[in-house]
Amino acid sequence: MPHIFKRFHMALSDVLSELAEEGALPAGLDPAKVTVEPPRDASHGDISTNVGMVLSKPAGMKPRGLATLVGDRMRTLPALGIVNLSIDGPGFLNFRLAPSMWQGELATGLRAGLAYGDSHVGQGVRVNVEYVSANPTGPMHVGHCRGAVVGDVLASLLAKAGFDVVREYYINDAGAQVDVLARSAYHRYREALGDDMGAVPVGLYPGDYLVPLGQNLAQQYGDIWREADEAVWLETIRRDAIAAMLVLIKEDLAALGVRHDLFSSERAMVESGAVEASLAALEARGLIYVGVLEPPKGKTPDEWEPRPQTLFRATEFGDDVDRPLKKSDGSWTYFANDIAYHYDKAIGNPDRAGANILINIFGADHGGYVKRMVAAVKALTDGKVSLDIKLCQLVNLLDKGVPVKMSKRAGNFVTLREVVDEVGANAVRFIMLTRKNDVSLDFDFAKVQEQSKDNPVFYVQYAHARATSVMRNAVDSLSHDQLSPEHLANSSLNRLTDETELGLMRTLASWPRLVEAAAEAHEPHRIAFYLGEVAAGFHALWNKGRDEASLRFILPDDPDLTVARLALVQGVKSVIASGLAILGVKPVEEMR
RNA sequence: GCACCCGUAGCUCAGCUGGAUAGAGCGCUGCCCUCCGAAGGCAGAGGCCAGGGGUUCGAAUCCCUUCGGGUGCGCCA
Repeated sequence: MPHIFKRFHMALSDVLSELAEEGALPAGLDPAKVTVEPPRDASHGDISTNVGMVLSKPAGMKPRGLATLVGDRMRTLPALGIVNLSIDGPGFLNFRLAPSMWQGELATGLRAGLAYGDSHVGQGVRVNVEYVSANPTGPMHVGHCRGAVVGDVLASLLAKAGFDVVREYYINDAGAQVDVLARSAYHRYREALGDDMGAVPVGLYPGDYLVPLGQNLAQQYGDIWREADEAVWLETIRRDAIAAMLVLIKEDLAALGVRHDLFSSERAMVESGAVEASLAALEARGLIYVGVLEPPKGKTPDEWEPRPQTLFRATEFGDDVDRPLKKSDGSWTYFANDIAYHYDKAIGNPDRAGANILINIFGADHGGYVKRMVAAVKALTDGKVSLDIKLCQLVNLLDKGVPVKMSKRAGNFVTLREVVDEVGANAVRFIMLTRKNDVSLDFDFAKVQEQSKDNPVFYVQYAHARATSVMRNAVDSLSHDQLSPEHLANSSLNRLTDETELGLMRTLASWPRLVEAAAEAHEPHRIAFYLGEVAAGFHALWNKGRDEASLRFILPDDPDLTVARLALVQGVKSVIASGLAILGVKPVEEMR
């Protein structure tokens, strides 16, 4: 069954067509723009709709008149449980619902368990989410952390909303940096052979993580390359080095709990001829030409000189300038390869299902790249496939409020692994979603491990632990069977009438709606914020029970009400667990 | 010079794709443990949503513009 707000929206649509058939309203009123949502201020009721304002013009009626007409008809539908309605402000139609509606929704949630909030809004829509895509030149560092979590959680969120999701990692194994990797590995290989190589030359990767690779190469190939020219060993060592780096990266991802369905290789794609194929598609649309670009104003590069280039007409699709596809040596630019890659993901590869929506998670330093890529996808798919690029801002590492010093030159940059080992994947994942992706966020080692409400991870986990604790205590007086979700769902939920209880039930009931909205907006952080709200509501109810004994969960002289209260506690526990599941965070049973 | 992101309480940030009297945490002030976990909760003070124009029934949200911060700007990926 659809969630409560959707049921109201459907009923509202039906009422509109009914009234149109009766001639009370013109035909063809579009309910799509009408919102049905909880009002910000609870004093306005339980459910609010702007139907009066949005449709007043096409209906040829005043907002309040239209709202009254629609509201009176909806009130006659018993399934909606409307006990009162009012027309407020400029024409809001506000409904007050019978408590049984919220109690019923709680029962629905209990029966669904972790599946509560699952939705079909994404049914039949294929989404490709590309995230991490760190260069395969070494282990991951903290900078990769945020994008990895945001992408992973967004993918889970979309899956919960019913989208058909592919999680993808793009291996940048075709550029100059993997040649540098190969040379760096060769240096370690010679060291492993016992040759005195001196310090790692500037320009190569100095990290110790290449030492074991050098030893493996020495062991596997012996000294066959000791005196050999680079051309002889480059390809083999590069291949082996990339494979070794991917092993490191996959270990790091696993430690963070991030997974991908697909690792696709840039090199393999290029070698398959995909670049030529995608550019042919652009060529066929007349979108490629040879021309000369203007130098950027105010910041002319030193070596700038006018030069004819092969260009893509990105300006026809909203970009600021047309973009080059070929380097001066004749090879493809990164952009050309990326065009091919996106074409591949969307419609150009018969071996893929083809995505309707492409999502990329990038660092904010790639902001300048967004317009041209969106333009390319629009051009290649004739606007049928959308590309949404989420840019993640920096994470500031702190310890007790003091910035953690990092210097890549000194080699003491912080790895992803160090952070995960220090505070745990659960805390890292949660904190990464406590900000919208496009604002920078502070990550304080001390704070994320603190056991206080300063720490949002703790605050939510504590609520879950408290709920678990109540259920544990209840076992003393009740059987496990009495505490089963089905039994709880069938309990006397109509006895849950305190305003704090009803408020918490309303919050829980908005979970399915929140999942859909967050998924459609591609905003996973909303899950974390919502869980904070649920936790706050539960903590408040808990403390109210300290002040008023009649509101305590376990009441020895009223087993009937006790079971109903436990149903609410279980509902809280279940929704928190359901939300944490999307975040990939393990709910804790007790704090230690 | 141009593009993109950000600017909301003293601080850190939400604000449900345009809704009603703009919210939360920290900090500040004052309360709540004989009681299911006080590792919590309640109440109060605190705002020209950076400034200015516009769009409409209605703007923190959309458009233009100014200011401030960040990121980027042909052969790096």
